[in-house]
Amino acid sequence: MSKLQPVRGTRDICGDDARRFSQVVDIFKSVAGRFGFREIATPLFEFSEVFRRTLGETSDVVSKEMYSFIDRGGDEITLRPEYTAGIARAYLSGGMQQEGVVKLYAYGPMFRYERPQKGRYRQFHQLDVEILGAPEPQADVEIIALGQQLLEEMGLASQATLHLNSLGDPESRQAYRVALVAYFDGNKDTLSKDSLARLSRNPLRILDSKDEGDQKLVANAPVMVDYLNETSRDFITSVKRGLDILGIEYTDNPKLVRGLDYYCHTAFEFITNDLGAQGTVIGGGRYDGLIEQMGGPATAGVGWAAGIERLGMLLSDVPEGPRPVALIPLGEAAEEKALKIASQLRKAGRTVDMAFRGKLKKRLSRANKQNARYAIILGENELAKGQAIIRDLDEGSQREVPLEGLLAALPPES
RNA sequence: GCGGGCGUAGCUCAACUGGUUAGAGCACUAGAUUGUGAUUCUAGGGGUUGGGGGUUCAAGUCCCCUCGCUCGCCCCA
Repeated sequence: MSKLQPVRGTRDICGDDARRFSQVVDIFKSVAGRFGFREIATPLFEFSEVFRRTLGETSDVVSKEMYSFIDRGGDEITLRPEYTAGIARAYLSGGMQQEGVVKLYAYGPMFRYERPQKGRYRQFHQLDVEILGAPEPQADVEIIALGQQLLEEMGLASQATLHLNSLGDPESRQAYRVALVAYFDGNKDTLSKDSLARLSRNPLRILDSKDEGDQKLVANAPVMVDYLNETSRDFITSVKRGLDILGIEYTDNPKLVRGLDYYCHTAFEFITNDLGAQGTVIGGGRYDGLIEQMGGPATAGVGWAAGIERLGMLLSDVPEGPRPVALIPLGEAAEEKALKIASQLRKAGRTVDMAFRGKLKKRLSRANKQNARYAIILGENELAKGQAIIRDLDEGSQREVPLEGLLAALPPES
């Protein structure tokens, strides 16, 4: 293969892919807007510290997946591997604490150095929503409802299931962690080697291990619910009540553990079976400790991220845009006249395609490829009479109309 | 980082146990039609069989290395 190929894990988004992509983004912007979220666009890169501090040194993202480099000024920079840290940073840099509760949405590319596979790329794209400054469980409910609404409007609600868990507040989580480590420590010899590594790094992860032996151990392991203190229990109960009121169905999944350190209380994922090994289509939760960890004041936060590619792959066929009108001038005088006509039609809202060169035959052929419904043929003979031909490419019929009445004579866009 | 599968024309794929000049469909270009597309017919262009090395009288086919793609593990969206 030549070197003229995209870097591994990146790809060009064109044609059908592009339509799917913008379909996802368009619906997202519409839904987020109706929930009262404002758009924010944060930089594609941040000081590496921003991600290291918030995601945790031991997380996979930080330890092996970051695209980092030293810039010319000697600063260590990282291409963003996720949204939340950057948005939290923007919240602090922009003094948004002053504004009380802040609801933000964003979408754009993310970068992680991983082995690509179905639904996973090194440059991929996410939708993201965050509510900052709201410790209330109602915020969790709203954020989940937004995800549900998004899936419904994309026609994917039936393909995804909402999985819900509580990680508890820091106190509960810590207590559970201790109990869990003690339990698995006592069964070290039966643990898989992957899980052995997880034991010291992120013991909660053992819960969703795919190893059969691990799963047998997990079946008898201590359960998070038993370690939730009253505050934590009340919190998740309120969230569930909200979901019930909205009629949003969920599955309790005590094994649902998010990979990043900063999550607490609510953790949730919308999961599908239609994407191979990458089932998570929307994933998020609450991260009350993050902003403080970053050096700001204690600030609550809850949000989710969704994979645009993954959502796009689930979409059924996305229709093409409006069928253009092909404008076909023949001869120099007609070229100039056509230039004006094209402009007028476009100002009137019509989709117009005009080739830059070619004989009639060539141009009609192009019109056909562009999926044009009508062609306007402006030849020397017609021009002399002040007329043009409107040809219906589906029917194969055509008629002459006066140039003045062209727009009116053109059937509406289909 | 680890494991499986696969690399033949722009795309989708053929080529019997190794055997002559690597084929087809789609796409592209031109002509049949000097001002009529899509349909039809005819002709044409396009390949160092991913790259390198080896075995053999002979390699797209067998062996080794390498690059790439793909699916999975880890982890995540």
